Amino acid sequence: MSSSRATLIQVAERAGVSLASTSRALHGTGASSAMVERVRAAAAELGYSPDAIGRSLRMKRTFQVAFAVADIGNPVYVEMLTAIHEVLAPHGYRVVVMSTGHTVASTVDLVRSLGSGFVDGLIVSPLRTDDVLVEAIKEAPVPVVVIGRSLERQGIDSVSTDSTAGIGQAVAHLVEIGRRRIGFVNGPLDTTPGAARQRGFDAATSAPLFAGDHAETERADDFTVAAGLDAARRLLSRDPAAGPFDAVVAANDLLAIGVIRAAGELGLSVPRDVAVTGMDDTEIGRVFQPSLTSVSLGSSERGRAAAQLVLDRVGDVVGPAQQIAIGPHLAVRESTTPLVEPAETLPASKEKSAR
Amino acid sequence: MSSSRATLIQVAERAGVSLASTSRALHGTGASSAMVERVRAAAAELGYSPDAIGRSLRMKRTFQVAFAVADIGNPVYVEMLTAIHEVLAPHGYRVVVMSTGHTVASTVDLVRSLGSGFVDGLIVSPLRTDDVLVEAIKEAPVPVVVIGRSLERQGIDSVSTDSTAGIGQAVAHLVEIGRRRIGFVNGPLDTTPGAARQRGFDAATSAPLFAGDHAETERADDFTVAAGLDAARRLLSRDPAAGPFDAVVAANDLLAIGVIRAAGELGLSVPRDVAVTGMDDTEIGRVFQPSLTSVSLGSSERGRAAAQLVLDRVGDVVGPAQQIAIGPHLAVRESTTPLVEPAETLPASKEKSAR
DNA sequence: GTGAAAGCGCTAACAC
DNA sequence: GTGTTAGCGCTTTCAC
Repeated sequence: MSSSRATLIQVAERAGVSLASTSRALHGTGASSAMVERVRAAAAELGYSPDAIGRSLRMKRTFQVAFAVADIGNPVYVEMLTAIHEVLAPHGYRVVVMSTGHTVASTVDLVRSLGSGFVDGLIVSPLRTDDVLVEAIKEAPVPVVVIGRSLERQGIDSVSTDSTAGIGQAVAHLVEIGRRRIGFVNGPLDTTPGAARQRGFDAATSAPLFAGDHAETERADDFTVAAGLDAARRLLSRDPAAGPFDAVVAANDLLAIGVIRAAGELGLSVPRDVAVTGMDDTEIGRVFQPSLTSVSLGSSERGRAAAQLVLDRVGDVVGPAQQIAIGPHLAVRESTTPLVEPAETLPASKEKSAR
Repeated sequence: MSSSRATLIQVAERAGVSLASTSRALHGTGASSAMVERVRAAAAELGYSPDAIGRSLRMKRTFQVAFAVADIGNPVYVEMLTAIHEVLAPHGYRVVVMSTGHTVASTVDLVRSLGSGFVDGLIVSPLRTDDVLVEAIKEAPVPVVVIGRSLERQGIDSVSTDSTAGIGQAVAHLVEIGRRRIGFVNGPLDTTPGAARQRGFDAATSAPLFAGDHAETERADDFTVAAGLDAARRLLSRDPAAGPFDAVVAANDLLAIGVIRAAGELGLSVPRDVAVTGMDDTEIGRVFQPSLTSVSLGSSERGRAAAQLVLDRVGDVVGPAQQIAIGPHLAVRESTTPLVEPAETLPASKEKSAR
């Protein structure tokens, strides 16, 4: 940390030219090459670097975009953040990480704080939404892109996925491999994803294809491993009349890992006794043992799409609200797949890693 | 997204008072309560919210701090980011996420870019360091706190941990539980952590206590699960004359998970045949099966300390370079601990979750 | 306690 | 092609 920085005025003086010429020369717009030469030299000698704040004030652009979620520690949001950063950084945009808090009210506050003009746009993935939040987003002084629910009809740019259908894919896969008594470990129902996934499970298990089979739901307090463990303990010890569960659909990968741990505690083998599916297709699920069959919701893709959308909007692309849908797709792995060589007998507590 | 925002001037006009009084009233400094009342009302009517950029230009403070690492997807850095955000946000500071890139040169560029004055301080955790970078940090126009190597002697604020000693703790633990042929899966040696951890392993395995026992190193290309898997395959198939490895120390948790998967492939049971230790004590290691014995380097604590340090410095706390050391400590879990009830025989491919 | 005015660093009219 | 100047929104002397 050292001496104060040189300003454009000082560069101008040093080069013996006007302030305007200095600015132009540095931007390569309408300046003679002699001028450019001269100014560049002066700037270099002074170690000049343009002040972002002065520039922002004048241009009314901060070259910053905020990304806000409730819990930046969640692997899904980390993937989004990474993708967003990768898209935005090459365009000269910085990414500011913010927290929505866990309530709609705190998210509304966050959106309203955009009034301070510290960013040119916001990408937000709220766990809970209501009319007040929708209104606040529409009133926001900078472009806002929502990752989650489709809000196109409300006139809000959004990047969505169909997690309802995603849960359907998981159930279909389990039915296909012959599972008939399926449990569902969901997160809080008052969240957007919780509600959507419940609809997906209810729809899939009341479809004709599923007729006569058994389905039950247990709700976890949160979308975490610990909450999943607790919920799965409750679910798996229910032991319904139809017979023990032979599969569990979890509303995300963290819950699924909790489910697998609970199964282990109860002496159940995954996938033999009980098959388990997750959702989000996170790194942690891919490397887990057994590796997790999971419905990908394209976190990186959604992040990239949202970043591109916000980039268009801050670049003054006008037009009706955009809606980008990323289709869910199932990645089948060990947690639902019988071992490839069933003939081979494994010694106790030995783990087979199919690949 | 809607109409343009109100400015302080407009509030002043509306309240029928001067600009200066308006500013003072809004900050509660030296204004009569009548004035405050009046100005507040006007501000409310106009939905005024102060412009962060104008404020920054005048105050020469952005209320932003940058956090830069090579890979924001790494769980360790996510933990640091979370902790940093938690400390800084209540003080009104925003966190800007940046990338150091993978080379020292790109990190130097990043540090030099601070010249643009878009943040009041930087917290950086570089994988590689050299004299040029140290010099750039010392020349930086804003306070910089380094998480990683101790750079106190170079006059740079830093938050460090002793991963060399940490590896020593892992080796000591393995020796204590009777392991004698220990492999080490390290990451790249030209990184600061890679070098430190290698020193730790070499020191621990050449200590008198270890005399006569066997130690070998295999190097992974990166600190990731995939690289750990590759390296562990090579290591475990070496089969040294002294006999097969009965333990593997991994330089971080991700590598350790790769090691456990490799062990599984080779039909080795963890911890029975081979005990495995990780480092960083990440969530992913804690929930893995078997849960991972790991050397905690206090990621959250280091993040918090760095944030506090940068907060002091931007608050004009002067004084000699600070050096905060966070001691490593071992968390023993299933990957090195024999099952609690060795008498109980488990059926094949059944997993026991001790707790 | 209040008002007038300067100026933070920069870009973009606007004149020449 | 270059120079002069205004002004982005704010805080803070400085006079009263």
